[in-house]
Amino acid sequence: MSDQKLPPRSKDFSEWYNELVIRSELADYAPVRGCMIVRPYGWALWENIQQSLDRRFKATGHVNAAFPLLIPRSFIDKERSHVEGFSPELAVVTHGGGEELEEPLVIRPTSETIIGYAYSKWIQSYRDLPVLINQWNSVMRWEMRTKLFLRTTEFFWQEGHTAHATLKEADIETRQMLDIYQDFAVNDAAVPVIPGLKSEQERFAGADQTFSIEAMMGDGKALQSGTSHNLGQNFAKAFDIRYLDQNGELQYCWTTSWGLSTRFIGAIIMVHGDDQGLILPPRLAPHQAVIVPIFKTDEERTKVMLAARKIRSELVSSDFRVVLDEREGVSPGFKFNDWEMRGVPLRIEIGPKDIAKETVVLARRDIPGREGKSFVPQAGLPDSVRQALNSIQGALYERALKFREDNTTAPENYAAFKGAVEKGFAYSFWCGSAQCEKSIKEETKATLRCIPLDQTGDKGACIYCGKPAEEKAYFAKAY
RNA sequence: CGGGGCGUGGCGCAGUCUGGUAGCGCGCCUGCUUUGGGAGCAGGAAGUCCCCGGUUCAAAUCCGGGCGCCCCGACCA
Repeated sequence: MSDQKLPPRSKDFSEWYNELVIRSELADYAPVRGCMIVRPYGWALWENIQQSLDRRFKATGHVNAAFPLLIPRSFIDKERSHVEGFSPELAVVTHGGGEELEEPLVIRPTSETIIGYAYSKWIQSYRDLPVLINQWNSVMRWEMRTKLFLRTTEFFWQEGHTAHATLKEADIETRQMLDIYQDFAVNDAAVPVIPGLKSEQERFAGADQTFSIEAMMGDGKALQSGTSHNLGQNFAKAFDIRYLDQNGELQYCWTTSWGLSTRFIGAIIMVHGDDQGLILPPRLAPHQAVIVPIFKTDEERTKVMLAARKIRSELVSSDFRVVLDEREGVSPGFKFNDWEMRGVPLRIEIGPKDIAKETVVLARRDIPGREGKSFVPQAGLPDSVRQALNSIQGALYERALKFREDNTTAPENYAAFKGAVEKGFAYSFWCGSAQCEKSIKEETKATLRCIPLDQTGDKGACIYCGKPAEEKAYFAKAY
């Protein structure tokens, strides 16, 4: 903690982000380059994200399991584009027990290969399908440039891996999981996202199709916030995942994989945060409300603390995540600022004046200053808190959506396109050529984020080459 | 891996040019006064000056060589 202000978000977004992550105690730097220590406050947020997603996975028939951290090097080599995609970023274990290993082991950069190995053993008949397994773990990719949560060498995530009898089923699964990510992002994280298909360039190494949800950060840049891959039969062929169908014929399975990582915490920070610090969506916030007691004399203190504790237990019984700030020696004003920096969505102030009137002050994190404050009776507080939190949850989403809309344009021509991607998203016709995509990237630094699923069916001219185009895509600078 | 910046109590920095008692702010500890928007005063603890070597009576400071971190670019969830 420090009594200095954060660097203003508007002035230096990157610096604001770095300092905020440290100061809010979400995470800290580790002794190994690119790795991060997730501190209890950050982990609590991650746990809420986990529960939120896990509930949805279970509701759609998935089960959790754990696969090993170490993978034989040769496994990675079995799928051609997978090798090409991951080789440069592998961490390799060459020694164990004081001796050089016969075959080097890689620390998993993702688990398609080892899961392919297992599935080939487990699946024999169409009766064994589908297999719907998820695992919560961490993986390691040797990144050149890292940033806490957004891109770390080791990151935490979930990776779902499924196997199906038909392409159709795999396709349904891939899209279903994308929907689940969108539902989570919108309804729990209050982060508006664009679901869409990745271009060939941006596709996962080893996938036939990659879908993603793309979100706009507070500086107008895009963040890929969750991905779902249709792996076709690529891994089934590489690892011999086959089943005997109803006609007694041997068939390769169709597999999928999908993941969402601690990167999403970065999205929450960058979508909702302001100059004061974090603003956490009520559904995911470790503390949904903080009670700050205010008093001068010992007599006041006794009364206020009694009331504050009563309020706390009432709210806890109503299933709110609430914390009472009993710290001594720091002023209420300090506590206000401290909890605002840490993004607690609702503050409940209670002092002698409130005791006399049997009220409390509710202060909304999303509306700074006096305007965000209201006096409410202590009686029926759980209902007032519920209402306030719901309202904040909704307001955060609306604000983020408006920001995205205000910073998304459909440029008329390439000159306007160049300007558009400096500020936010450009939504333009694209002819489908990888060459146009590459040229755009070279000239503007913007990449094709996704081809949204809800195409209007209109036709137009490619923003780059002017040739006939049937699809519109989002382009933006990205994290 | 290229370009830029930086390594000095926990954090942020000054001191380096021009070698000579290691300093400031914040935080931390103790006490008193405070407490409705980042409290005040007094006292106190805390530093291999990134590492190794060299020059010198003397190095945070000069010289040589390493290492690490941050920012900007090429690769990526």
